[in-house]
Amino acid sequence: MAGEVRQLDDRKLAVLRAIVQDYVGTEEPVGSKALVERHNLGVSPATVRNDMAALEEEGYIHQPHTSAGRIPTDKGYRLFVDRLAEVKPMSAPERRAIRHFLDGAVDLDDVVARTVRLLAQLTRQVAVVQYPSLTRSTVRHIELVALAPAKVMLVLITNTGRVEQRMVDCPGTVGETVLADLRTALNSRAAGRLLPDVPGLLEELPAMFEQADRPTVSTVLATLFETLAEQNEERIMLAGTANLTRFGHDFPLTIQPVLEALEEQVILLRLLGETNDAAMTVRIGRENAYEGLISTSVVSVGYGSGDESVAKLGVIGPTRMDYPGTMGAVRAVARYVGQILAES
Amino acid sequence: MAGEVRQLDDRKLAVLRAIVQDYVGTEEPVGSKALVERHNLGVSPATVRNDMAALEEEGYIHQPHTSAGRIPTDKGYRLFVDRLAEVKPMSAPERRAIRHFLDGAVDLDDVVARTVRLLAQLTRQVAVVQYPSLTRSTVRHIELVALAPAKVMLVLITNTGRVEQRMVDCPGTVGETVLADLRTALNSRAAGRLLPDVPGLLEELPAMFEQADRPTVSTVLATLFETLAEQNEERIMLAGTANLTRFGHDFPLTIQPVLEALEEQVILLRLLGETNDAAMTVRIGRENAYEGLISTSVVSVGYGSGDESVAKLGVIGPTRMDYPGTMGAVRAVARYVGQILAES
DNA sequence: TTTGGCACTCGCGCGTTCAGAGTGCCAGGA
DNA sequence: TCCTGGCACTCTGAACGCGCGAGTGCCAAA
Repeated sequence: MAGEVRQLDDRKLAVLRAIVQDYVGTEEPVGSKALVERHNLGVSPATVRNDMAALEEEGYIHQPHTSAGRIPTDKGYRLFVDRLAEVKPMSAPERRAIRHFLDGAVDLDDVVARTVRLLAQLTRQVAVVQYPSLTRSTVRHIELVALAPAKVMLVLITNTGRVEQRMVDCPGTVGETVLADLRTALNSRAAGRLLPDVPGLLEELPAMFEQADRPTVSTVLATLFETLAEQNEERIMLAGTANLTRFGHDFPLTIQPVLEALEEQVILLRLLGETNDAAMTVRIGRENAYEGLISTSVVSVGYGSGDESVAKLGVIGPTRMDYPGTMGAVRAVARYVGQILAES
Repeated sequence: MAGEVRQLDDRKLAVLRAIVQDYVGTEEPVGSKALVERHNLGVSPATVRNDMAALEEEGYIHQPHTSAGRIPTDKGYRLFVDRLAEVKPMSAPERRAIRHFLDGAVDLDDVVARTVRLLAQLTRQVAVVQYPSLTRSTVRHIELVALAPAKVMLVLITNTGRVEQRMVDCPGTVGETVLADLRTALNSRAAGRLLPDVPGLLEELPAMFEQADRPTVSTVLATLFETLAEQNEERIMLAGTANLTRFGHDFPLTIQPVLEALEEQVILLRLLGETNDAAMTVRIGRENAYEGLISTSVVSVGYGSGDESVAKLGVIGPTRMDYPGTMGAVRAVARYVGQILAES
């Protein structure tokens, strides 16, 4: 890679940067003359043309047809993001607005809902927020509630405020004392622990109960483990699909597969799953594994209540997007959500 | 109305029915010649033309421009739905598939999620399902969990399987005995009651506790009442937005406002709110209050675990939709969801 | 290495043409 | 009175041709 890039001197990079910026703004192929007019490159159109020819040779830009301007390729955007763009920080008023908007949330659902809407509004694109995953969370409390003689409701509350509940059909009638003992035992061992660690900590629990109660205890534990293991039941919230209509003129062709992809939680989860936890990830065009998203870019990042990231959020937009602005918004929102989660 | 309709003899109604059916199928204005070919009306094109002129005169159909075929108007669809169409029942295999698909659900979230996806698939349109509302539900159980000395989690479980939880910050440390007493008192009075009735039943509860504990009791009750009153926090689930792409060729113009409307939970709730509880409601075109939906129709119906409907579900599609089929699917799905809820 | 000049290439928008579908109307027939 | 076949008319949409202009590549000179 260094070899290729070395061939591009500073001016060629400046030209590429200018092309990306102009194209993102105008949505139209940009020509040499327009370039020198709008950016003071200090050289003539002819010179720019030579540079453009070089850039095209290297595959960073592309012209739809002879006698048309140039358009950045996926590779061009990649170079732009990696070496030419700076994340654009949010302005102070924007930061205040974000903060203020998120502060009003009452529970986890609300936090996620507000976050996703905010992100969609800020970027004017499609926003995706993953619920804090169970894997990295710790147990805050486990509650058992007798609803009927042989029916118990199991409620699991995590430190991120997430609540999971399951019905348990017990093999026989469940005494209130047994339930109380079990509740105490569960909480004393599991509270504060990471969810994936919990099963290991409860292994010898049935042995501590009387023979007659063991089936009940085992059944409850089984349901609990099931709930803990259900990472696949990760939820996602979406907003801003209406922004897809600003995608381009060649409409239905582009929008349909994107809408389809957005409906598939699995695809979205996989998309976010490919995010590096700490660093912001930008996947451009065909870098996205999924077929329907080859003309989109995904900007995503992890967020969390402390140092560790417990879930991810991101934005999906056309490859022709304002990368610095989008990245700035994504980073800022992730940071503030983390703060909110840490406080609650 | 009878006056107007009387002017339309049976053949004219048959012509209207044929026009609606053909137009729904082909998406193209339908002419007199094509009509007699595809439906055996037993008369010549010229006769049909006369009838069409009459129908147009009455405002049931409309021609985009001279020398084009006819298109049904909203009024035409209305007449079709009211008098000419029969709800098309699902076939036995379809019913089995519905049943089977919904049976796999594990909790309320899952039921709703499966329902909405199923409905979107069956109708190939946008489906909307409202979570069982709190208003019509009854209390199954109220649970209080001490998370910290002065922090209590309140969990409300309804007969529809919905779980609401709230944090309560108490004025002082809360004793475990008080909590237990309160829990018992709450459940003995509220269990099985309709949610809106609960506050009235708990009025003199604080008086039954010792002076010192009353602030705590009041605080918990206040939060409970708040939770009960939060009907506005009604949730909705959506699926099938990708089907919007099949709306028409005149794309972005139509799809944008629809997507925007779909993002606004408030609008969707109001839309479903206008549904008659028992009967299926069909709102055609401009009958929908909301501006963005004037070129869509909404088919909705209530569903519930027993006789009473606890929430609503429906489908949003172009006014040019297959009404009999859509209505059949909506009715069938609503019925089966009701059954599932009653069982769990 | 940069620059101005120049010939060349296409896509786009525009006006024109043309065929086909559909209509309204009318006069004749059941 | 109602239906039908015939006929002239209207209008859209596709196809075609044409000219403009933006943009290019190349070359020779600075």
